Amino acid sequence: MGEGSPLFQFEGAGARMKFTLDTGSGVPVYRQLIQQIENAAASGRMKAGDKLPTIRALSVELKVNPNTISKAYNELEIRGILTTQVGSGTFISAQRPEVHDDWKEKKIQEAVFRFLREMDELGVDTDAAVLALRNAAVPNTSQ
Amino acid sequence: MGEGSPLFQFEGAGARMKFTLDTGSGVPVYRQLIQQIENAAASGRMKAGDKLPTIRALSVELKVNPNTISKAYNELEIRGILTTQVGSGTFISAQRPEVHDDWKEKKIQEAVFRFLREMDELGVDTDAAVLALRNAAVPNTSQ
Amino acid sequence: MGEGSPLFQFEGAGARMKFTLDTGSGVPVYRQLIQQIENAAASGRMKAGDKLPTIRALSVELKVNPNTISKAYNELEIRGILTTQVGSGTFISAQRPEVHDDWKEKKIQEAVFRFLREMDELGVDTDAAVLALRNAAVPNTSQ
Amino acid sequence: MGEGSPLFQFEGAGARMKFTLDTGSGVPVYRQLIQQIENAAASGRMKAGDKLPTIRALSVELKVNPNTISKAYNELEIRGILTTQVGSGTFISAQRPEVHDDWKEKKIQEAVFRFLREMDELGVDTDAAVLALRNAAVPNTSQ
DNA sequence: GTGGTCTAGACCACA
DNA sequence: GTGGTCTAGACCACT
Repeated sequence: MGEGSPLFQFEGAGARMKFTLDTGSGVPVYRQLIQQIENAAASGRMKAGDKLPTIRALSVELKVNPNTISKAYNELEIRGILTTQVGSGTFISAQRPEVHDDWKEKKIQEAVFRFLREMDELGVDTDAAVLALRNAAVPNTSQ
Repeated sequence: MGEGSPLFQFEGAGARMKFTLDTGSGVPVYRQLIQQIENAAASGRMKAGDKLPTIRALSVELKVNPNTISKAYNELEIRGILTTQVGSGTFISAQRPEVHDDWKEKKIQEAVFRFLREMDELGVDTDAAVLALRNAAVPNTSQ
Repeated sequence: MGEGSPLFQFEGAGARMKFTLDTGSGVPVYRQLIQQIENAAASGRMKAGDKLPTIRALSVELKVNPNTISKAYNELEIRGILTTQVGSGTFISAQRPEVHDDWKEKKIQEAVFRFLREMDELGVDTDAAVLALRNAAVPNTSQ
Repeated sequence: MGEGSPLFQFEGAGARMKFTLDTGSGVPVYRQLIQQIENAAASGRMKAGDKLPTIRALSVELKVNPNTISKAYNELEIRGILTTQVGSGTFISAQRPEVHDDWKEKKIQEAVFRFLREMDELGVDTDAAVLALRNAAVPNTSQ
């Protein structure tokens, strides 16, 4: 494992949320969900009051057990990132604004560090890594 | 990821192998070891015949149970990447040469894809990501 | 072998899998399990999708630690012979069909060679070996 | 392992003793040696007073550590099968004759049973097994 | 002192 | 209740 790592990608039921599960990476599904929702909230892509997909809908789309989705939503509710309103759904909470930028910055640094380490392990220097990044990014960002 | 991710870093006992464990990422320790050894073999940093740290030595350095190291070495042996000689140690196998470059390229693509996805989730565009990369990389590459 | 070799025999929990452990032969338990599951898959007795006994059930039946069963299942998964779905069990993988017959033939040849060598060491010629085989086999084949 | 099982075969230094090591079977080398010498003694191929290869000679031929050979010889001496005469070598002991036949018979039965079980696991019936035996045996026994 | 096998037992992810 | 990860620790095979 860690080899084949099939990447499944689905559009969420909500307007803006998109989930990508990396099975076989060893990272539990519920943590991937938490991370992606946290990131969406931190980046401002999901704003306070935005509605998340229902557990049932997400469960069907991602082919994941409903309990797993539920566990992620619960955890995020405990952390104050989501709010559940029985009967109407699950929403992004009003966020303490100061948290945002530091947190986002920290997460970016972590990701950058992980990526550089991996490139280093593979013997790829920064210039080559940047080149690979730009090549891979062009088709998606079209800028 | 995103929990608190303390990053511990140690120098391996061998001449060339360096291990970095990211506890709290949810990725099992033995998988992190597998990935790093695979990468070292793919990059050519570790060559056929090179000796890996002994299980016990690594276990002490990384503060991890010997069985965990053993599990990683074992899986790599089953995959044909390592060879063990009881009583003398564990070594990089003679690799099928064709595998080398394709494998490395594949691993680079996977890492790039993961990184871009993560940046995208955080609302960071490619230019900003490249900037962050260059900034973080300066201390290592500026020479 | 030849130490005292108590032979314990148990019926597996699944419909088709039967395990026989030869303690005291010096062959590690987990390897015996691997061999028997491989043979069952090679012979077609276990087919793609068939469920194996749960780790805990086998562990109780064979009076062996669950980790030992797990180790066998795990190695077979790495080799692509088994597939595990956490929460539901362990199954025979969809096999590459080409492998089937060659593999079975190879395993038969190996077993025949080992047996002949052993008989030769004991000074038993082929005719006597065949006779012993037929005598021992009667209770099973005479119908 | 248990897959590739390379079978190395060597002629022993003595007149009659022939050793075959099956590395990768999981059976310790010293036990394979013990078994083969026991079998040779039981079958009458080696008789009381016959000389065994020196530890050093065997060690070179089988590419095995001298301590491993030594361990096998020691064990056999403890069991009364070998006798060491310092300065002149290691020899087959005078055997208690009654032991021979029962023991040989028991070992044959064990080997037959193991073989039949393995054939059964592979879905090979007795007739097919006998056929495979005869085919494999013809070139060697020429009878 | 090297790796290998096995046990016992705790805690986690998932259905 | 399913398998997965990890620890602690015993004993063995082999150099």
